[in-house]
Amino acid sequence: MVNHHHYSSKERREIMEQELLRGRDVANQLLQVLVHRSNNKNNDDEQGLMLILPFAEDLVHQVLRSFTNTLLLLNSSNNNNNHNNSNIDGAIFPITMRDLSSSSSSPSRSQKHEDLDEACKSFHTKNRRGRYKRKSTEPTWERDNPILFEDGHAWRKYGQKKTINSKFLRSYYRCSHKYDEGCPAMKHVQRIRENPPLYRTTYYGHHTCKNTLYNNEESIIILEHESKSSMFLSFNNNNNNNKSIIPAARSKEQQFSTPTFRSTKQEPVETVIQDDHQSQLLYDDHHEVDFAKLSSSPSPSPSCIDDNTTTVHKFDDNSYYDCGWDLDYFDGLPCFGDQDQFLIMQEV
DNA sequence: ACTATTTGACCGTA
DNA sequence: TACGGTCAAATAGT
Repeated sequence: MVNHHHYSSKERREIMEQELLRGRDVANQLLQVLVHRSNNKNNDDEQGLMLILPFAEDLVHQVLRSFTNTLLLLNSSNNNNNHNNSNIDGAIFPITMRDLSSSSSSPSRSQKHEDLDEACKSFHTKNRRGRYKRKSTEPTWERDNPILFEDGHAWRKYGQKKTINSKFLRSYYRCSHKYDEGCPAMKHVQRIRENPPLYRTTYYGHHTCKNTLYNNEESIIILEHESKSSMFLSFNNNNNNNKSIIPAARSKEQQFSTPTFRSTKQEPVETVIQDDHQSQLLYDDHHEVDFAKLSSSPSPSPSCIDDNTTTVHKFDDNSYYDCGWDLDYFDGLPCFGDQDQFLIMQEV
């Protein structure tokens, strides 16, 4: 279904003209309000001011909206001119000034303004040409892991795609703090092997955001696994009386945008490392996560919880995998040696 | 009501 | 022009 709606240059011109007239109209009203205010200064009390201020504020907003809409339309017509060489679209139109009072006395004025806003909004959401920049094609780094797990950052999924050389979908994520903190980090995740499972995560750019998952007192974090047949639980070892089991595969942005876990390592490392070269040197010592297969392993038992070093995962084929590191993360990479926490996966 | 994810259209690049 | 990265409306989840 194609929802591309093109406005003709004539339509754009009309909308821009009406927007400018609305702006002039409203600015005039604001002027009246201010003049009235200054003429009656001595008689007005605080209450009078309180009545006028919200009204004046609303008028200013309307003026700004008219300017914004007009500028957007003007900008769009210039862009279109560059693309299709139309000799009409790019022109700056002289505005025919109508009588202000005729516009402001119209009974349908308010409805007309809503229509205008709607027209401008629709114009700019429907025509997306040139509205996004493509990321650089150079990945910052790439990691393969046999499980899906949280990497210590809050991510927001924004798309998924079938790729030509794989039967598995690739999922696209951006940092949850892209807009509130301007964090440029992105990643995509794609399963690259069926059994035993293997997932490739490709990272683009470094996090500049402050918010990470592992920096508060919350003791449990749930990590996800695609099969949904297992639990992936993590505990702080100083708080293991209070274990709870929560279903896997919960990866809501909001859940993890509130930090849930303390890490003593992550923040200092993050501030020290400035570029890819440095981080690569650091990771080369630590990032290999080698899941050793356990030939005959029972389900994870409470003793696993007490030894502070065990990560066990049971896959669909009833095989168990163990990873001996204490879990910590930096930019998606598990690191060794955090004594405050350990991790265990448990069958549902 | 609000936020996150899904989904298919849109669009840049090779 | 095909591929795949991104957008945003629709939908799901809380």
